[in-house]
Amino acid sequence: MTKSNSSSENNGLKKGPWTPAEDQKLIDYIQQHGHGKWRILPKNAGLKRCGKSCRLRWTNYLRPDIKRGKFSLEEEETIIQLHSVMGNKWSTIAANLPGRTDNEIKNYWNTHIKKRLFNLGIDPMTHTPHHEVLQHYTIPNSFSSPHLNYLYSRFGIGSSSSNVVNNQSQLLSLLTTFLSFQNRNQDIMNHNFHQNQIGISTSSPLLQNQSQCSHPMQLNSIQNFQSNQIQVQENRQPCATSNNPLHVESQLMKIKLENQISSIVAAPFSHQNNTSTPNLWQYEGGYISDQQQPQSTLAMQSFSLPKFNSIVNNLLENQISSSNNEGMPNFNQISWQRHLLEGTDIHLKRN
DNA sequence: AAATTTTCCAACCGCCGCCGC
DNA sequence: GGCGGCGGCGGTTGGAAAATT
Repeated sequence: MTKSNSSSENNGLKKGPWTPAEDQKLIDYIQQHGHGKWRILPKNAGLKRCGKSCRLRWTNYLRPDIKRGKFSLEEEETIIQLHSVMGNKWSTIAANLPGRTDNEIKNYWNTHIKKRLFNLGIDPMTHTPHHEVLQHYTIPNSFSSPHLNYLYSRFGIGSSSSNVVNNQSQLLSLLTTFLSFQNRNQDIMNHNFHQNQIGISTSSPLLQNQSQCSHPMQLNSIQNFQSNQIQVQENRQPCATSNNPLHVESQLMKIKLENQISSIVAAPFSHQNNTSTPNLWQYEGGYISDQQQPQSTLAMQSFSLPKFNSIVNNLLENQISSSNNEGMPNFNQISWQRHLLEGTDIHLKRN
């Protein structure tokens, strides 16, 4: 699990894996003296290592406050959210995950999250759906208002009596919530849900009788999702792709991308001194504090301004490429004007 | 059970920015 | 301002462990 042979040396300095004895020397020294200057530490501690190697060993492995074990769903969600804002700034992301090191997060991203997002049709770098994924999904006529109502109800926005996304804030919220939701579904991708749990299948009463948009399952689903406490029942069963709730939800996402948007409202990330133009924007609750500490990983929907704009633009482009249904607005004809009001909200409105 | 392939992650490397001289 | 030392960061490696054939 090391890069170099344990016996390899360079200028009399050892490289490769650390032995328990070396670890103990380093721990003992730092506990007694602190690390001070890493350059001189190995000599003082009686270690034949370079200072850099000592520092890495301490910060990535021996530090007493390091949390070991599997990443929780909340931690994973935080990583994805923060990565969508700041990219590969592992140390900054690590600062938001107590007990986790940048190296650990970087490894976890590269070996787990990146792959998972990609398999779910999400570009891990842009955090937006693959172009081909959007192309793949078509809108069957059967997906009409009851399903939209279900979606809106489930995510706790909009009105169940309306099948129109009221504004782009809602749209973005739906999208990011959806992506966030997808991320956690690796272990349930190939399973159906009990009908009283989240998700729907094409055999559910909801889809069989589209007029029953107020089916009780919606309430359960909303509560489960909003509390971020997805509980999969023991008696779940494997299902075909067409019955897979994620497949259905992807269809719904496509639908919502094609609904008319009249405006977007997002609040700026406000610094305590509130003096400079913020470069982070939030909407639908949640924010990143000055200490970059997520207040709520589920509710947090913060984006850098470029990212924020890129999301809006991507959405519009997708709408342009996919909006060929009758009655759908011609998004090519839509121009957008941004009213940036420092310290208040940002409004994007159709002209 | 053995061989092969894939996954995982600790550790290394090079680069960069900061700071003191 | 230039230089060198140092610490920190992100990308990458390579071998152990796990999974698959």
